[in-house]
Amino acid sequence: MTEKQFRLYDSLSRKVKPLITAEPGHLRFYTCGPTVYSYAHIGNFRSFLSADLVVRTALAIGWKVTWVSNITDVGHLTDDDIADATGEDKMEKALRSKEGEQFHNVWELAEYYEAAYREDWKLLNLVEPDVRPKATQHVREQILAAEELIEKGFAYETPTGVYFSVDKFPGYGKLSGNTQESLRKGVRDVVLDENKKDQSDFAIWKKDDKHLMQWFSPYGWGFPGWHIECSVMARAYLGDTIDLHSGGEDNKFPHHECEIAQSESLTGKPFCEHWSHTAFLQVNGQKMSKSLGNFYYVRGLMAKGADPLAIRFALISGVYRKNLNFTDQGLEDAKTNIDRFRRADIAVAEALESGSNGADTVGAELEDLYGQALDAMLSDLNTPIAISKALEGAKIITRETLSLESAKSGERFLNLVNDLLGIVRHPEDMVMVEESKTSTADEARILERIEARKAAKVAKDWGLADSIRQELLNESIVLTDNSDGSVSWSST
RNA sequence: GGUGCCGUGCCCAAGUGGCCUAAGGGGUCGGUCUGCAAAACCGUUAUUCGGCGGUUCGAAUCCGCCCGGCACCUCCA
Repeated sequence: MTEKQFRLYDSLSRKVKPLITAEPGHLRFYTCGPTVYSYAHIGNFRSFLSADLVVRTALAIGWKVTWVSNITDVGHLTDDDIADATGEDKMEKALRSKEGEQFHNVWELAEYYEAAYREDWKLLNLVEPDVRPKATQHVREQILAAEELIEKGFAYETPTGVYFSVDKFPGYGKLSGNTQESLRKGVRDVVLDENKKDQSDFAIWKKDDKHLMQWFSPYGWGFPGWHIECSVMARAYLGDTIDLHSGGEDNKFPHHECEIAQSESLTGKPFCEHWSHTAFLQVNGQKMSKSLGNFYYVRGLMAKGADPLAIRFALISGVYRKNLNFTDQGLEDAKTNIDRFRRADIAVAEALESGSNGADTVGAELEDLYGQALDAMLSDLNTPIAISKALEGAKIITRETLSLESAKSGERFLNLVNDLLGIVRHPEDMVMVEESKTSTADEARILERIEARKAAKVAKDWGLADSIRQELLNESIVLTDNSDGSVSWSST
């Protein structure tokens, strides 16, 4: 087997280049996870989905993947806290909000939203990471890192905390382009902290004995800075130098810039060889923002009847490096496509049961299409191309009357496509065990009506047949006459 | 004010110097099938890529200006 190259845009060198792993065939990958102070919205999931697709693509070419995706369960601050820590803590703020009333404390709140996040993760059919470390489980290492950075002269203590001295790290700004010079040029209201040596210095530890989550450190009571958590966790699970690090485009600066500065100062080695950032999702042409109140959540969309796989499909239907516009129409389009895969899946299952003898008429073509889909993914995750190839394959499967041999090829194709893109079916069939809103009594009545309509059809009483169909339609029950004369129904 | 990204048919969205007289999906319209529907299948739908100039034998793709949208600029994926 020839070695496949996985080409991926690298935000650091600003070009598409092969993803190189330190250990051949083993990708060590870190993804910045959410702060669990609220439900993760579909914008969050868009960036997690990019990471998921990287993992799936790597697995598809036979790589081993060690994937770490953290959970930020320390609140940090909502506002600029440079001066005096008046910025509110996100978790504390959430606790005081209306939704927060149900929780006794921040820990409970974090636990609740973490569980919700994991549920949504599964619903959208993302691959499970190997490790999901939590910031609060690694506070000790974060304190040790702070001490070591002070010892090595990269950080210093002030009355308000421990700060990283940006001037000590010449490469600061290489990822985001926000070098010291360009930062100084930008005129912006910045709260001044006269204790800091440079206004660009960032917090590794915040002193605060009023904080709802606090730990004791050599600097007294307080809590760790946001950036140090990822530096520490990446190192703990993946080593000093990792192959790939991903996150949303907003993470690039300051978060990832600061991670690089801290980690490389700590180890003296390159922190990460390849950086990947996902562009923001827009909703109905607008930015998702609190002020516009247009946040979409997985559970909210599902409550309105959305199929989670369709949500997934809609979120990966554009290339990850460009803004994608999420609309209701887009979700409907996605649903139509997901149904195509489902039908192909069913056609294959049926043909595997009762397929006729005969040659495999689709195998070669399907194999070719899968190859093209995989190539598209290997080419900087070109999901639109990959999806179009997958759809072509599904079309071929549904079009033909499948022989047993063809069905086997179809099954192989759909399995491969599902492994690569996750849009054919859920692994555990957890999908909608259709909480049948219809009771068995209802069901008996519906079946009785269907029989009545059949009788009317035999009698060629089309008026009666149609009125029965309409009657059921009024109850949101759709009848479908199949080509073999049977009738199926579904409630919408 | 600084930095970066983007603008493709009715909608979503690939393509980033010649294989583009521009993928794929949705929708539309026409057809096959079916009592009629639905589904499925076949065909149709951009001489054109925000505007204006320029470079080139050749541009949606490169350059300039303009218009429009987005992101980051110290803790929002």
